[in-house]
Amino acid sequence: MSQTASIKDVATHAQVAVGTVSNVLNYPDRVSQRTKERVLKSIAELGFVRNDAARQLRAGQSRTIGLIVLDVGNPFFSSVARAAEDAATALGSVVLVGDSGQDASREAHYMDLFQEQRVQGLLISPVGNVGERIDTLRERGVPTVLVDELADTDRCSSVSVDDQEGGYLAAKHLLDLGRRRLAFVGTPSIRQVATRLKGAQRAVAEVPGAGIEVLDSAGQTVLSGRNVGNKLVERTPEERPEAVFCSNDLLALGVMQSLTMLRTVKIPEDIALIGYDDIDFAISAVVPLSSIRQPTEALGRTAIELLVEEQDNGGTKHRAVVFTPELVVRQSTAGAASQPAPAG
Amino acid sequence: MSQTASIKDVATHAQVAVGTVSNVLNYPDRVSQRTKERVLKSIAELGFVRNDAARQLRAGQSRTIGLIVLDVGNPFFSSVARAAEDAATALGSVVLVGDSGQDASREAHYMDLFQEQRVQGLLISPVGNVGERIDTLRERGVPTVLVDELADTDRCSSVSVDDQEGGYLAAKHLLDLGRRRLAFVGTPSIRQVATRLKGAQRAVAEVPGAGIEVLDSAGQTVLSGRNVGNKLVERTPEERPEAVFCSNDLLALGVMQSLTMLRTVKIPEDIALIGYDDIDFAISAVVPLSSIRQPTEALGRTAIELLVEEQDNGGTKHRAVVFTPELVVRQSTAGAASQPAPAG
DNA sequence: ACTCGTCTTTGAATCGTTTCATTTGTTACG
DNA sequence: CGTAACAAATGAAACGATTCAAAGACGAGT
Repeated sequence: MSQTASIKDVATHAQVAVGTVSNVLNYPDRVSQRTKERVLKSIAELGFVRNDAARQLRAGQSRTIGLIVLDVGNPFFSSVARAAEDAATALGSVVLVGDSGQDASREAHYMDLFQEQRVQGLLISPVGNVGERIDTLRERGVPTVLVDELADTDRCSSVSVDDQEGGYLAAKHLLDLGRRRLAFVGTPSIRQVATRLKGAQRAVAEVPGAGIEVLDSAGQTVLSGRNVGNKLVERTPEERPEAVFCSNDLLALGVMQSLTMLRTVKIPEDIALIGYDDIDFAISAVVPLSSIRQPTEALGRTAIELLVEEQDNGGTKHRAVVFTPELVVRQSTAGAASQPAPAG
Repeated sequence: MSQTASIKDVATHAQVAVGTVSNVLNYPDRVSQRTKERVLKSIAELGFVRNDAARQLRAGQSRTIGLIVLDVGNPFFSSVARAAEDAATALGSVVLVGDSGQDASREAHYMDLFQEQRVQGLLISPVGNVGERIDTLRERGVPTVLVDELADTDRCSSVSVDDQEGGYLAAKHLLDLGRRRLAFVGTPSIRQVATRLKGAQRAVAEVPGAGIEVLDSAGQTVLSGRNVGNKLVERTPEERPEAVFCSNDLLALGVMQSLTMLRTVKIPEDIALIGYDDIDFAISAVVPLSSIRQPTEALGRTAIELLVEEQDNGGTKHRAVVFTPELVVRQSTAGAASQPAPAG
């Protein structure tokens, strides 16, 4: 009992052939009631547990789906991941989550790993240039779905949210408040961030006299936000922007922390602040944070659906599903059209 | 090129035996330079990727460690998980994360799954009664480490934080502020929560005239907290507690949302509020939240270390590592000894 | 030329399943 | 009684890697 029993042990114990035990597990209808009972009893007595490695080896494919996200600590991704897991569980599959931490080499590491595991499919929020890699996987029958990134539909499917629209919504909202000197905080080296910035710039271009300054945060965390916030605090009031748009809520919360630390800057009166993602914590912030909401559950669920679609059509057809983000106004940009004295 | 190449294909292509290819991969020193080069070239040309299932089957064990947490969306667990992953990666292993959602059947599901995968070891924050299950795993050579739960060291190892001490610290702090009518918000059906409550009650018992009311939150999320908070708001000021201790920060943030929604209740003047876990968002709250900090990175890292220890000693010796939590005072309990009029 | 030792390479056996062509058993019908 | 039809059970082959005893190659020493 110290070692794990194999199907062969079960067969011996129940006095049947190994094939019969396998049938009991996989095609119970093919086995007579009596034999089935005897086999099940033996399984219970020996504490037999299927060896998934052997099963996979024979099947040539696993029941595993790989998911690579940029940061599991980010509620946006953990929410997407959870939705994907739930959808996968319903299909009898498991999701393996890898955290690339926005590092191309870690991303590659997880791709290697998943390929060795012969995953059914791959969901990925890419960092590096994974196009060729995806081509190889497709050729080998492993479909890929890009998550939170628009795909070239010649190559693979994708679920994403219209980032340019989100950026536009955010900036437009700030401009509608009467603010003209905006700042964008984020890391434009990340495509989503760059696209949000582009949307914001489009909104700014529509309003004469408006401008947007880009502050690279070198990271997407609360800490990075705090650093940027500290720099803003050091500026003279005239040099400070009238409104700040952060590329995600973590950054915005960090900026908020710095700005509210010294009581000199008031949100939203002096600086209006808006984030992105609308994570659960946004509403609990010092000043409840306005944000751009993304449908995370739908993203995760749809990603799995697209994967199934690809499996069904043999990876020949690809689809890009794009969701629309939504503006959520809270106190950090409330106080209708309160306009500080223009300076400069 | 459409199908994945096997080691046999590589052998044929490089005109060597399969054993040689295997040696190139696993014992490069045993192979001559010339052959090695030829084999590596074939591997590259065919795009060969090891089949992990076959490898595991032969090895009898995987390079996977299972981790079952109560809620991945909870920053406490996602932080522990990340630390565990990092430690595992350093050992060349992978961590498979399962989210039980505090549901015993989902927990059992993941245990089944992990057993089928023949994981190297199991890290688990148990919900249901998993004692026997752990015994079985141990007999089969799969070590288990309880995470955030004290283990019977006859059975397995554990990493945990002294919850009773944490509860004591929190309540003591509230009492030191002069508050006497305390409330505890949480789900005492969860052991950690019950233990924290016990610690709080111990602190209360030390102070004559002090009392603590228990409010079951039926959940550990921001939403559950908001529900409890709404009930508190409905009470007359005299009926409200003078201080609230929540069994985690998410609950506390929810309670805070409800209490601050109507401007009638002030934190900390009317109600002092303290949470548990000290998640990153605690500091960004409407009123920066006091909390009890737990060393999450140390928990995750140590869990893996204990697993390795068990593997080395063949699962014969077990150790229970207990960390000490730390009080973090912020504005939600600041305002030294401000005491509202005693009522009742 | 022969033996010994070292370094390389070989290829069959093995891991635990699933699959499937075959065999065995049972019932029904002419 | 023979046999067709069907149900149930069998067991060898295959999946793709690793392992290891054995064979082969080669040079040095006698």
